[in-house]
Amino acid sequence: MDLPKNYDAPDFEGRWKQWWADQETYKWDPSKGRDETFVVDTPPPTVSGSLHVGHLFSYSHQDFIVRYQRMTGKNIFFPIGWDDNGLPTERRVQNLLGVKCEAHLPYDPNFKPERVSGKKKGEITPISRKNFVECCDEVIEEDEKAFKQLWSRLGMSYDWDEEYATINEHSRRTSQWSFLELLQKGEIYQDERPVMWDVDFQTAIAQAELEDKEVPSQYNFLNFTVDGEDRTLVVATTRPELLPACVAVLVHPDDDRYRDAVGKRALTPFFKVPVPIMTDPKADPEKGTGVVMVCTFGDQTDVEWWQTYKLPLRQIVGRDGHLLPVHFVPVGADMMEEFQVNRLVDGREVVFTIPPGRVIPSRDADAANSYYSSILGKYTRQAQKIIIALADETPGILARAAEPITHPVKFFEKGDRPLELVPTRQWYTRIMNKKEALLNQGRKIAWHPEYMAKRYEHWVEGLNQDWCLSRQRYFGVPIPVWYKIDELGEVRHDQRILPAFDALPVDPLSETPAGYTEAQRDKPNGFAGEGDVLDTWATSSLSPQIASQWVNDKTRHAKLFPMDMRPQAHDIIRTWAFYTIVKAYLHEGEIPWKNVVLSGWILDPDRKKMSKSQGNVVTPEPLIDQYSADAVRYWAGRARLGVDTAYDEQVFKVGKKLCMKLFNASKFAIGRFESVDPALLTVDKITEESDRAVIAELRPLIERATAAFQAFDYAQALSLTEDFFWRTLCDNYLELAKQRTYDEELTPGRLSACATLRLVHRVVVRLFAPFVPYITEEVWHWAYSEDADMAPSVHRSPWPALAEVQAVPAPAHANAYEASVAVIEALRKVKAENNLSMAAPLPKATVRGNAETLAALATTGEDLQRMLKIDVLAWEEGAVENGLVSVAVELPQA
RNA sequence: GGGCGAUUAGCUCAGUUGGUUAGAGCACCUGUCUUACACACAGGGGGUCGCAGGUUCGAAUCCUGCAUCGCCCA
Repeated sequence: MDLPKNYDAPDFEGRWKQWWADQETYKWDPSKGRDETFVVDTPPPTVSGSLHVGHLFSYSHQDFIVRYQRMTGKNIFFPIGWDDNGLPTERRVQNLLGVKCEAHLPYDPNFKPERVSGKKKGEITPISRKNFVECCDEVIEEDEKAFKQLWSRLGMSYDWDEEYATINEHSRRTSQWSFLELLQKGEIYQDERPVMWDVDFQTAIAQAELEDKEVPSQYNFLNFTVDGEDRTLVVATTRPELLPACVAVLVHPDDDRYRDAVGKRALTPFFKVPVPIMTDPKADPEKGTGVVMVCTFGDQTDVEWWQTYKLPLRQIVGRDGHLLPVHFVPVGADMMEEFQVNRLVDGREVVFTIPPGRVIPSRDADAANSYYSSILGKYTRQAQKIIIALADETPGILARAAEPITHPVKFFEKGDRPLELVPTRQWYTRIMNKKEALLNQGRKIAWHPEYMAKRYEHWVEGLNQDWCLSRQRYFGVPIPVWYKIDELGEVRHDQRILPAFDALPVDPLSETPAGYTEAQRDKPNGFAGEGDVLDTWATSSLSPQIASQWVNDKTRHAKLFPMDMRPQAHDIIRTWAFYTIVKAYLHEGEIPWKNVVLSGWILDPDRKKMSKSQGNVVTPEPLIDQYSADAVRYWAGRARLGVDTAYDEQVFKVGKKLCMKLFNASKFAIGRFESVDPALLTVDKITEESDRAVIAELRPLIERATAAFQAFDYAQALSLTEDFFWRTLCDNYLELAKQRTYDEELTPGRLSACATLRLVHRVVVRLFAPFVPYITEEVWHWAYSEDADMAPSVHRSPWPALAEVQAVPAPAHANAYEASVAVIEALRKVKAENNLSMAAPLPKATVRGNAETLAALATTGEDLQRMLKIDVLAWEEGAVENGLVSVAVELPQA
């Protein structure tokens, strides 16, 4: 066989990628039983996100484990999906196509989206929801192609027949099915209450999507007059713009400073609204002045107080983050009626209808209305500045100068403005009553590394609200519900119309519920479709059920669920891992998988997380071009699970060198034995002690690499294999056995060396196969793909087992290898120190060592002599100071 | 403020249940074209294992405290 002359990664990659596809090397066999199958729940990457080296890193990790499992004989279920559902796609479409969704617009069948060029950026075309969804569909199709291309280049051994996407029909059906089933079980409910609200995206969000940011702010010290008395309480607040929404003032029950004011009323500054002065143990005497104002709503504690004390609702922050119109009336006036009022907004007079909920009693209604006019319609942040400025110039409002502080403020993880609490009607999944059960589920799962289980536990323990499921967005899985409309035209959210399970997926905004006609939509006695979509995690959390075809094929689902392994990054334990555990528990009382495998992050060289906004991302394709897919995978393989790794391009070079070395060493090793009939190269021919000695070194390697992989510690397996390959095999054994392979006759010594080379090399190639699939497949086909006990593909050949080397006797002296290497090193050192070529002949060398060492060396002496070009090799028994041997050498005449 | 993790050679990282003189690769220096590979080979220099205590015959490893960095949660 003519072996390739040069290492040509693109050539190998192209050929073997195609061959694997043709041979269906990675196909799952549904006929095999659960016990012989290894099932993987893969992370669907966000296709509209930016690709960077971190993806190559963590996705490689899954593939190492999967390829190992496949070689142990497991039938592999390894699907791949794309997370195209949700906000990231919406944002990408908006930026890419210069469009935005406005739900009220009619569908335009002739609308053709176009990429915005540089100059046109900033021009935004409003389009209908249906048009917008079509734009999303178009964009994700392209993105998914790019991802698919990248994963297959990287050598991911996915079964592409099992590809899924979180927005496709099957996923929508699965997600809606889950929703309906949990609704029936009573685990999902709807409620109207204050929810964390992003004013830019104008949607509710869940606890898992929160991010605390330290933000500079200031305490403003405001004077609240005690009603009817000549004294004040000073309230320290960071949100003075919420003054009009103040509904109470609280102090700690043990705070003597304010004891005599409790039970009375305070008047808010500017607005002169009487509010009760009450006690609550959560009012911290150490914080600010110890007097806290309760507003609807400044934070989660306000919500609790508002509920506990049944305080009135004065919602002044609107869904878009602007202050809503309110109307102050004199205390005692009728507050249950609607008011028509004129207000100046940006210098223009506007007529507002104020609903009863935003009518507020005041001791000086005219002044209150006038003050409020100055902040009406402003963003909260602007309103805050205006109120502070007003307070500065109005005597009596401020008790003292403001105090700058920094404090944590809650943001949506993708948002730019602080969250507000806005009472809205939302759907929830009950999780607060299941903390114990969820902790217990977590304990049934093996976490790798183990300490990551703590992160899950802490998250579950810290849950403080049910899972808000509904999102006021467009590109998502619709919530499959309609509502009846009564004869007065009021939508009755308590009277739901649900689709049949078989009818899923449905879109309540374009499909008509059974028993109704489309003409009855949004009409009295008709129906209304739910316009919200589900949180993307509500769908992503079903990735096992989506892949297993839970809703369509119970037998198949039973064969795949619970799964064996969930690979993911550690930052999404609180979201993806958590929600997946929740769903599996709610539906089947099961854990979703037995093992969670957590990859670390790639950090930039300054140890910062790579992110697009930091501008420090490294794009993957050029790296594969430059170093090869195998080299990139090698880089990933060096990092242990859970450990964040600084990006270091040197490691790619090392990977490339390793592949090149494997190429060259394989060419050499195979070249030494390929002229001999493989039928002759059987284990019983391995008669030389040097050969038996190297095989004795191979045994612990097989054991340890296998044990490491069983424990998901691929990095350890790689490091052990690499070390054996480079040092033991290439640097020493190949050199030691080389000369014997050049014997002209097929001597027993040559036969023994050839059989050993074949045996050891065939093991090493397989040990490397999970990491560097291309070069190992190439090399495999030079020599082993037709072996009766192996498969055509290295990736379906059996993982090396001790049984393969069992028949080779151990060397007569256990330390034969160690002693031989000691001699090699000593003599190499002599040659190096004398600036001699390693090929330079030595007239005489005398090796000194103890009797045991010399006995071992006697068995390999001939190989040593030939390798090191020693004319006369003599032995001398005696003590050695350092190490096993010392050598005395006669140097050649110059 | 609480929790989790990290801190080992100039850089990136290993270091199995505590056990000879703490390792590798890269980088650096010196050699060597050796019938696989100069993207190679050989040799060399380089570390008070973050700091301070403690347990032990023995600590990078176990315990306590502190410092710095990162993440998660208040």
